[in-house]
Parts: sequence; C-alpha cells; structure tokens
Amino acid sequence: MPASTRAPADPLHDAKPRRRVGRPAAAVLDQDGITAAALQLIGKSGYDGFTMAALARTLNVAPSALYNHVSSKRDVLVLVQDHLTSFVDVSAFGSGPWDQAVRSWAWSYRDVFSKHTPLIPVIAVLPVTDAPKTLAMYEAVSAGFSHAGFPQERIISAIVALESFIFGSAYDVTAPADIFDSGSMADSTPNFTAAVEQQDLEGYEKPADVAFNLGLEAMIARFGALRG
Amino acid sequence: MPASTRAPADPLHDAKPRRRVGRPAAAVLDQDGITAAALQLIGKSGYDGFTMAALARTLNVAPSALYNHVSSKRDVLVLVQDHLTSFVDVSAFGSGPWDQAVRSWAWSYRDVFSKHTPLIPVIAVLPVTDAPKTLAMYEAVSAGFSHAGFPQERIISAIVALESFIFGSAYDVTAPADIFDSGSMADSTPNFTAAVEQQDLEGYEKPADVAFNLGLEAMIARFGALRG
DNA sequence: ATTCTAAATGAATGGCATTCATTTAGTGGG
DNA sequence: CCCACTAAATGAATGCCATTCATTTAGAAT
Repeated sequence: MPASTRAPADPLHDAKPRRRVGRPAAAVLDQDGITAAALQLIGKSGYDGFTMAALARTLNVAPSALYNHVSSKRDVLVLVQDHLTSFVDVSAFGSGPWDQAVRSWAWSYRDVFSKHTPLIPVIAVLPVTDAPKTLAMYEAVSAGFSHAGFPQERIISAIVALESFIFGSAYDVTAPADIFDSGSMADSTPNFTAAVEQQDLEGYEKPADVAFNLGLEAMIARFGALRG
Repeated sequence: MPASTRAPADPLHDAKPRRRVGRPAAAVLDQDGITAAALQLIGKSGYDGFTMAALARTLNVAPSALYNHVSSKRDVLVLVQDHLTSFVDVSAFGSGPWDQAVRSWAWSYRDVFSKHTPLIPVIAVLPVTDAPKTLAMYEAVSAGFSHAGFPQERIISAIVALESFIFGSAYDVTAPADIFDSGSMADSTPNFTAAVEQQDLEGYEKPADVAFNLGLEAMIARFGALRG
C-alpha cells in the first residue's frame, strides 16, 4: 500500500511545469534544444515575446534551469544567430561565377536576418570564435573570393563592406511602407517629396528590394574589377 | 529643541530631488531640455546607463514627471536621434561637386551614429514626419542629387542604399579589433585565416575605415554614372 | 560508502518603464 | 471675482524581467 507517488495524472491538457525538485534521471535541457525552442518562440512571439521565462515555459522548465546551460540571455541570442547563419546560401561559391555567388549569398543573408534584426547588434560585435557556423560561412566566402582572383589583402575589407550593407538593408526591409511620407511638411521639402512621388510611380517592386539591388550591384561591379 | 522643519540644509553637495508636490510656478521640463540632458547622460553613462530614472535624476525631477512631456523612453530616443542628425554634414550639397558632397555626408553620418548604434533600430523604422531635422537632411541630400542630374525615380533608392551601408558600417566601427581572430579553429578555415592575416599586415589604417571607404567609393562611382 | 558534480526547482533580488492618485499653479469664461 | 479646467509636478504602486541562490536529487568517481 505504498502511497503510490504517481505522476499528477491528467495526461491531457497538462503541459505544465511539473517535475519534482532535484536532478532528473535524464537531462531535460541542452544547448541545441534551447536553440531550437528559442527559434520557435521567436517565430511565434517575436523578439518582444522572447523572454527567459517564456523560453523556459516552452521547454517545460523553471527559468533558472536555463542558466545551467547558458550564461545569459545574450548567450541564447548568440546560439540563435549562429544557427540562422547556416541558412545563408554559400553554395554558389563552390560552383558558379564569382558575381553570381556574391549575389545569391548577399540576398539570402539579407533575407535571413531581415526577420531577425534584433540579432544584428549582437552579430556585429561578436568574435567569430564564439560562432562556429558563422566562421564556416566566412571561410566559404573567403575561399570564393580567393579563387576568383581577389587580392588577399582586400578580401576581408570587401566582405565587411558587403556585410555592413547587408545588415543595414535588413533593417530597411522592416521599415513601414509610408516611412517617407512627409505629410504636412511636404511644402518645405519639395525635392525630397518629388523624389518620393516619382519613386512611388515606378514601383511595383518592393522599394527595399530595389535599393538593395542598386547598392549590391554597385559593389559587385566595382569589387569585381579588383580581381587579378 | 524646536523641531524646526527647515529644508535639509546642506546647500553644498545637495543636488537632490527636492521640490514640493504640485505644479511649480515655472515649468521645469520641456522637450529640448530633456533632449539635451539625455544626450549628456548617454555621453557620460552610455546607453546601458541611460534609464528614465537616471535621466530624471540629472534633471532633478521625479521619473514620472518626464511622462508629461514624452510618452515613452522610445520617444526620448527619437528626440535624441533627430537632434544628432543636425550634426550630419550636408553643406557640400550646396556647393561642391556631387561625389565630394556624398563623401562628406556619408562619412559624417557614419561618424555621428557610430557612437550611437542603439539608435539605429529606432531610426530605421521611424516615419520622417516624427523627425523634422532628419527630414531636413533628406531634403538637402535629395536636392543635391537632383541638381547633379540624378534621375528622379532613382534618388530615393540611391539614398536608401547609401544609408543602409552607413548604418551597417556604424556598427562595424564599434566591433572589437580581434573580432576575426579564429583562434583554435584556424586550421579548419585556411582561406579566411590567411585573408585576415594579410589584412593585418597592410594596416595602419583602421579596418573599419578601409572597408567603409571601399564600399562607399563603389557606390559613388556607380551611382555617379547614372546621372543624366 | 562517501564524495563530488551536474541539473533541476522555487524563492528571492533588484532594476526597469510605466501608470495612477494627488497636489498645486496658472488661465479663461461666467 | 470665482470657478472650472488644464498642465505639471510628486510619490507610491504595478508588473515584468533577467539573474542569483539555497536546496534537492541523480549518477559518476574514488
């Protein structure tokens, strides 16, 4: 007649944080699981809804448990950013011509991070040592530049210039459509207002895409001329 | 003996928030004062130390008083960003040749916001209506492009492309010097590691400046060719 | 067996932006 | 001249958040 210490019953509708105190027989958390859950949570709730408490909830764990595997929220963001980088397309650096490779790399890079702009401040100052997949991307791109005959001493600068443009353009994708509507100040800004109107006439293409294309092609054209 | 309810005395070393409850005879706060104090506080304590409570303290006011003049912390950041924009140099668009004007505008724009990268996410999605000085900058730049014979329908795209590059490059300025040190993974990233080493050999100039120059000149050269 | 370490819980902690009730000062209409 | 209204301050909540800490338990190592 042992007071059967059975689980809380109610198998249905009970995804609550029920687990008895102390180390569980099998580990519940690891960095990969945390990363996957974080990515999913961000997808569902955005970066505003992305809190350590919410992350813990989706993992059915107490918030403090996370800190056995990551040292801070920023740490989780680093894991997420590195994971996302593996979705950036570097395949063309192995096969196609240099300019096409840069094109597909840059567009996919921008597209991935335009949905994750809050990561940009993190990436921008993150040592590559802390992000292995990101490092792998740089290696693929560097190799592509090198094989295309790019002068060694300018490879990093060129990549950094492209990357800076990509990050800035990722923000641009998220801007509201009417961001340039000068409203009541239109009278005092005739040149700007006229330019905005002319652009609106042209455009069935997304303005962010047009601007990105313009800048990217400028860099590709000019950088391409540097090759030996 | 007399429990003399006199003011806390200590005229020295007493910049404490002393003011009796109720509306003061003369208003203590206004948006300009808040903006100036915010800018000063950010300069001294950085964006981490920039809290509504700290801002209130420097203004010798209760935190809640701020909300009579701004509706949120974001509002303060918008005020700061717009104020900073007036430090961006657009003067050359009135006088010199187009390419030189773009050059000085872009460099000064990057320099101003490289010390204020936390504002970039704010700027990037901010309707120009809410930032009059920013709008004025766009007007000056648009006028410069227009007078230089730039096709109307491409002016905004070109400015956006340049601006995206500028914002991304502002982040780059803040990156640690050893950000590309691949450390123990150097073996598996030969091309990247070699490129980083070659760059380091070259450089007495700041890497961020070299990259910015490279990208900027690419855009100037290409965009310049669009002029009619 | 005992000790050590890892991984969980649950209860603080301190900081933060923001809101609300209250108080007081000036202003405009009767 | 009074009265209502509005604006601008205080001070006391509120609720959320990341993070820390003491405690408990499981398994591995000695």
